[in-house]
Amino acid sequence: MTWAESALTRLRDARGRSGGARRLVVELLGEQDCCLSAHEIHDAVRARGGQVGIASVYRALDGMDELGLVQRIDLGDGVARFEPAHADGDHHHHLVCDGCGKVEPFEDPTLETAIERVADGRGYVVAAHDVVLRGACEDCRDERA
Amino acid sequence: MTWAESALTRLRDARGRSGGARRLVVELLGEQDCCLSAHEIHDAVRARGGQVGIASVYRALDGMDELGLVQRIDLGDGVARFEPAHADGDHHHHLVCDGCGKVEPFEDPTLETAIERVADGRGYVVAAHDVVLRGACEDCRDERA
DNA sequence: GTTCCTGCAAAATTTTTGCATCAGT
DNA sequence: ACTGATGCAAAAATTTTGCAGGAAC
Repeated sequence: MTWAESALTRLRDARGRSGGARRLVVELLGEQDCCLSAHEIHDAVRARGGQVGIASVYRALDGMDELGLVQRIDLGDGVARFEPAHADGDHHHHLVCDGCGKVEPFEDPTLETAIERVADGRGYVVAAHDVVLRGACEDCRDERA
Repeated sequence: MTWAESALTRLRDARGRSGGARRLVVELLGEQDCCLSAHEIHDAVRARGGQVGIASVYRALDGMDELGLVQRIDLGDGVARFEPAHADGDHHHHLVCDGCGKVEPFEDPTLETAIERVADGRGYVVAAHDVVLRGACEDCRDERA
């Protein structure tokens, strides 16, 4: 079962009927492997012919966020981004280049372990975590003064 | 030398003259040990009698962000927060409770080491990094269904 | 005295809400 | 048919910009 299928099922269970806009948003998001802003999702859905309102995009994202189906990510530019949250614990974090704006995903088991230890030590049950590194990528750091 | 003094000096060196609004913002921020939103800073400065415009708060924060004097933090609610960045590498990250909204700072050397290794491995020069853990704190997790 | 900062107000952006209508069950 | 989802438009919230006036140098 793909993420999109499972997400639609869980949304349906939790919220009853499911219209076309929600399905289009979920399907588009399921094809992504890195984060998209609400605006980008709206544009992408409309580009493939869906007559979807921006409000429905936000409503779909809201519902999925509440159910933990998407991860909300803030890269530091004031725009919320979203990406599918995979139930098997497979998730990544982000490196953002201040020079060229490039966003790269990365995974690191050591980081995950460290985060778990911190949460345990504090008595927290962590539902989501988000790590963003900002700096200059390999290409851009040489161009600095 | 306090953070506020050093920040004012560096702002003055980089940007020339320094007016009253900037100083009030810097001084207020220097007294905090965790993050504040622009709105909270504005309110706090006005509460002590400063007739400061919200635009000046943003302008002061912008200038400090460019010089790396403050760390911009996004806790996932769409509001940018800021806190003093200490030059000696002493910085913390944040645990946010979804139940009561409490924000707790934490430090973890293992986490820092893991982040450095990721950045090195990718050829990045990381200027800033931000880790946010969201979940239920010790008090709130028992109240869940 | 010049130049840049400042405060107010208006604009731009991002996100949320209201409402009539449409579609899923 | 009933009920909630949807699209549009308007509102709300956050951040940025323009401008006249004032403060720092």
